[in-house]
Amino acid sequence: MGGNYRLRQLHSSCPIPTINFKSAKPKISYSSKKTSTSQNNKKLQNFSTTDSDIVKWNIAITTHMRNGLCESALRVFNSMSRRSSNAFVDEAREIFDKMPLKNGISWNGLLAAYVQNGRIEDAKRLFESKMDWTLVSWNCLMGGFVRKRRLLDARSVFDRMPVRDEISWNTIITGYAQNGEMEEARRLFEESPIQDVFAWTAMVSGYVQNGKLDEARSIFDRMPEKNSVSWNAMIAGYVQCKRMDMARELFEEMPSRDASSWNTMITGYAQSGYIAHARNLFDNMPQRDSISWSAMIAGYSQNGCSEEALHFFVEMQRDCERLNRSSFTCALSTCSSIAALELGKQLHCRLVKAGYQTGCYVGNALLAMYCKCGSIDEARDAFQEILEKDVVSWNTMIHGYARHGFGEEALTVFELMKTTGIRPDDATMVSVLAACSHAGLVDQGSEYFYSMNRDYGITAKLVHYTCMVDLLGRAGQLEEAQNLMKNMPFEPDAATWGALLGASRIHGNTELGEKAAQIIFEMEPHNSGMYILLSKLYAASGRWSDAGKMRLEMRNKGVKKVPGYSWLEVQNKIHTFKVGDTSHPHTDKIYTFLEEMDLKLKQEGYISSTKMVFHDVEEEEKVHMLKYHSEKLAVAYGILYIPAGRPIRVIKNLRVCEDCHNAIKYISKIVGRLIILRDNHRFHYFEGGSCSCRDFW
DNA sequence: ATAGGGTTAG
Repeated sequence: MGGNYRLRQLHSSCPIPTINFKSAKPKISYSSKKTSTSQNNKKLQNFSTTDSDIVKWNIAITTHMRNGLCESALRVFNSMSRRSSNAFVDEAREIFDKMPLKNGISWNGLLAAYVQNGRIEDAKRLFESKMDWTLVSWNCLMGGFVRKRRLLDARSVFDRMPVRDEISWNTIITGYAQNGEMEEARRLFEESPIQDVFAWTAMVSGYVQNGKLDEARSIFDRMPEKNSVSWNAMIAGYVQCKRMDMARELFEEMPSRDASSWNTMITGYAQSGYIAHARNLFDNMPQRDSISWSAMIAGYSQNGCSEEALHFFVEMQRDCERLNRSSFTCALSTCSSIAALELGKQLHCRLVKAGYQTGCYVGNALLAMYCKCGSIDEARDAFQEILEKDVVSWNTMIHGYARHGFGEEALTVFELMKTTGIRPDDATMVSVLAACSHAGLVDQGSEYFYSMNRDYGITAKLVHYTCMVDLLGRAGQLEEAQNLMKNMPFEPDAATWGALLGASRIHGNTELGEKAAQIIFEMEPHNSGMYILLSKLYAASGRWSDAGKMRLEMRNKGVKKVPGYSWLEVQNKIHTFKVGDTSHPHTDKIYTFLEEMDLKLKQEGYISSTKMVFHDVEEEEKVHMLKYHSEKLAVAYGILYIPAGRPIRVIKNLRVCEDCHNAIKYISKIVGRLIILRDNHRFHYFEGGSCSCRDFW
C-alpha cells in the first residue's frame, strides 16, 4: 500500500507520458500536464541507470521512443526490468506490453523481475505464453520455484529443459538440499557432469541445514579449491550447533576471511550468550557492513541488553551505515521486549519514511510490537500494511487478538487466512484454540482441534491438548477437561495442570485446584506462576490467609519470579476492559497485580488494603482503586509517592533508587493510568509516558 | 540464472 501511495505521489508530481504505438512514428500523449520535448531531452541527460526513480526510467524510454530511437528505448527497458522492485514490476509489464520491439533480454528481464519479487505465478504465466526461451530463462524460472520451495514444479522444469548447464544442475541440487532431501541432492550431485565450487558448497550447506554436521564436514574436507563461501558455510554449521570452539578453529584456519566470516562468528557468539566475544570481534573486524550492525543489535536484544541494542541502532547511523530493514526489525523487536510503545511509534514513523513498513519481516516486527504493547488497533493497521503476509504475520495477528481478549476477531482473521492459501501451522492452531477459549466457543474450538489434522496435516501436540483443557475448563466443563487429560497421548506437563488449576480458580473448585497445584509443585518446585495461581485460587474463595501462606512459602523456598513478569505487566488500555469479565486477560493481570500488592503490603506490615471487588464497579471507581493500590505499593517500596487525590497519570520523572533494585529492578514506563513494572535493570530513569530513549533521536 | 553471513511470532 505504501509503495502504491508513493507511486501515486510521484505520478501527481511528474506525469507519466503514455505512448500510442499504433501510428508509425510514436506519438506521445500526456496524462495531465504537458511536458515539452526539450524538457524531456534535458531530463534524459541527467538520467543514470543507477537511478531508482521509475518516473525517470519511463521518461527515458518514452523520450527515446519519441525521438524514434526504438533501440535505445529497448536498452533502457531491458535495464529497467532487470532491476524492478516489486512496486514497479507492473509498471515494467505495462511498458513491456506496449513495446513494439522486444528481444530475448527483454523477455528474460521481465521474467527475472517477477521471480526476484516472488511473483512466481506471474513468472509461470509469462513463461507459458511463449515457446523459445533461452537457457537463462529456464534456469531463472526453476530458481524461482526453488526459492518458493516448490520442488515438484522446479523438478518438472528441470526435466523439461531442452539443454542444461552447470547452473541448471546446481539449482536443482540446491532445491533438494535446502528441503531436507539430501539423498536426492546427492544423487543429482553425483550424476551432474560438472561439479564446480557452487555444487560442492551447496552440498555442504545442505548437510549443515539438515543438522548433519559430520556429512557436511566430510564433503568439506574432500572438496577441491574451496573459496571463502565454502568455509563460511562450514563455520555456520558449527555455529548452528553452538560449537563455537570448532567454529573458531576454522575461522582462524581459513586463508582469507571476508565480512560474512566475521558476521557468522559474531552471530554465533551472540546467540550462544557470549555477547562480549561478539562485541570484541565486531570492534576488531577490518570492515563492518550493515549486517554486522544488525547482528550486534539482534545480539544485544536477544541477550536482554535492550539499551545497548538501541544504542547500536543509533550508532549505526553515526557510522554512516544506512539503516536497513534488518536493523529496523531488530530495533522493533527490542521495543517489543521492553514494551516501549512510544519508542516503537517513533521507529514506525521512521520506517514509513524509509518505505519499509510493507516488508514482511519489518511488518511482522512492527505488528508484534503493537500487539505486545496492547495497541490492537495500530497492530491491525500494521498487519494490513504488510504486502506479502506470511504465516508469521497471520499467527501474530491472531495471537494478538486472542491474547487481548478479542476471540471473535481472532477467529475472523483465521477464517480470512484460510482463503489466502497460507497454510496454518501448529502455532496458528494454538492461538486459534486460545481465541475460542477466550470467546467461550467450546464447540467451535473442539471442531478446530479435531479437524486440524484432516485439514492441514497438523498433528496435535501436547500444547494443543493443553489448550483444549483450558477451553473446556474455562467453560466450566471440569470433568471433560480431566477426562481429556487422562486419555490424551501425552503425559500432562505443568502447563496442562496449570490450565486445570486456572479453570478451577475461575469456577471456585478449590479441591481440584489444590490437587493440580500439588502435582505442579512436584513437577516444578520452582515454578513461580503456580504459586501465584494457587494463591489466586485461595483468594478467589476468600481464603486470604492461605493465599498469603502461598506467597510466603514461595518466598521461603527462594522461588524467583519469572523474569519479565515481575509484579505487573499490564497494557495501556484499561478503559477497554469489561469490568467483571474474568476471561479478559487484562482483568486477570489486574487481579494478579492487586492481589500481589495486597499480600506484599500485609507481609511488610503495612495496613491491609481493602478487599478487592472488581465486579460491577464503575470505571471511575476502578481507577480510584488502582490508584489507591498503586499508592500503597509506592509507599511499601519507597519508590514513588503519589499525593492523595492526584490521578496516577501525572507521575513523572521517576527514579529508581539502589535499594529497590532487589525488589523491582526498575520502573520502565508509565502508560495512561497504569504502571508497568519490569524486571530489568537496564534503564535507570524514565519520564512519564515516554522512555529515556527519546533523547537518542 | 546457482553456493555462505543478519532480521519477524509463541
